[in-house]
Amino acid sequence: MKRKSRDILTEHNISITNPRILVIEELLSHSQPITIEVLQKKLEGKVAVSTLYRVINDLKKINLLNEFLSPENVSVVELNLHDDSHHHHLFCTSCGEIIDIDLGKNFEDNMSSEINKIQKTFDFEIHDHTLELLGLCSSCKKG
Amino acid sequence: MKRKSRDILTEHNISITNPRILVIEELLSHSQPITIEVLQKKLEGKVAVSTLYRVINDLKKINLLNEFLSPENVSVVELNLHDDSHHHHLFCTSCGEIIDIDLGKNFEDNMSSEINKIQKTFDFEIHDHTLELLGLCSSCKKG
DNA sequence: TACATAAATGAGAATAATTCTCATTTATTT
DNA sequence: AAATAAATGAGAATTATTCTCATTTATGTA
Repeated sequence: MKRKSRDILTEHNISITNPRILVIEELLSHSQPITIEVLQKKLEGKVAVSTLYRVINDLKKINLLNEFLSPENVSVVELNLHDDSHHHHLFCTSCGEIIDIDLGKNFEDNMSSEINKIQKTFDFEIHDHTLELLGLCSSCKKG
Repeated sequence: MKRKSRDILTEHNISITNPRILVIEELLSHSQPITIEVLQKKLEGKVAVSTLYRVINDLKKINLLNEFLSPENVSVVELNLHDDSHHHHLFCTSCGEIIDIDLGKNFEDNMSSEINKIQKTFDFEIHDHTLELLGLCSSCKKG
C-alpha cells in the first residue's frame, strides 16, 4: 500500500512526502468517497489539519483527487486513479452513504444530444455536467 | 411588487414582516437565481445579515425558495413561486451567470428509466436527482 | 382599537470549515 | 553530503453561517 502510494506520487511527478502518502493510503483503503471530516479523524495525530487541506488541494491540482459536495453540503473526496473520471453519484439521504455510478452508454449519448440542444438554445458552450441521484440505500429504506 | 410580496406571504401562511417583504421583492425583481452575497449587498442597511439568513431559512421551510450551490460552492437562491420546481441549472464557469433550464420531456423520461435501472442495481429507492451543466455563456465564449 | 402574547428582528458574539503565515523540517538536486 | 527548494505543523486569520438575547413588531382577541 505504501509502495503503491509512492508510485502514484512518482507517476504524477510530485514530491513524495509522508502526509501525501498517508492521505493516499487512507483513500486507497476506501473503495467509496469519504468526507473530509472522516479523513481528518483517520489521520488525527499523523497529519496536521492545515496540511491535510493542502494535500487535498495538491492532489486536486494534478487531478488525482476529486472533491464534491454531498446533498448536505459536506465536502467529500475520492481518488481518481485512472483518467476515466467521468461518473456520477448516488447518495443515501439518510445514512450519508455515497456510491459511484456509471450510466449506460445509451443514456449518456442521449444526454449528449440533449446537451447539444441546450447549447444551441442558450448559445452556451457546455464543457461538463454532473448528475446526482438522491434516495435511500437498501438498509435505510427498510429501517 | 410590495403587494405581490405580501400576497405570497399570506398564501403561504407566514407572518408578514418587512425583511421578508424586502427579500421577496428583491428576488422577484430578478428573473434568475442570485448569490446570497449579491442579495446581501442589495439589502444592505435595510435587513440585518442575521435576519437575511433567517428569512432565507424561513422561506426554504415553506418551499418558497430554493437554495443550491454554484460550481465554486457559492450559495445561490431563487424564488420558487409555482410548485413546478423541478428544473436544472446551466452555469457559466467564467462570469458566474446561472440560468434555469428545463429538459425535454423525452429526455426526462429517458432519465427516469435509467434511474429505474440504477434503483434495481443498487437496491436504492431514488427520490430526486439534480443535473447541472457547466460551460461558457455566449459572451464569455467570445471574449 | 387596544392589549396580551407570540413571533421576528438587529447587533454582535460564537462556531465551523478552510486558508494563510511563518518558522522549522523534509525532499530533491548536484 | 551540502545547498536549494518544497512541504509541514501549529496556530492565527478569514469567511460564511448560526446563535443569543434584549428590543421591536405582528397577530389574535376582547
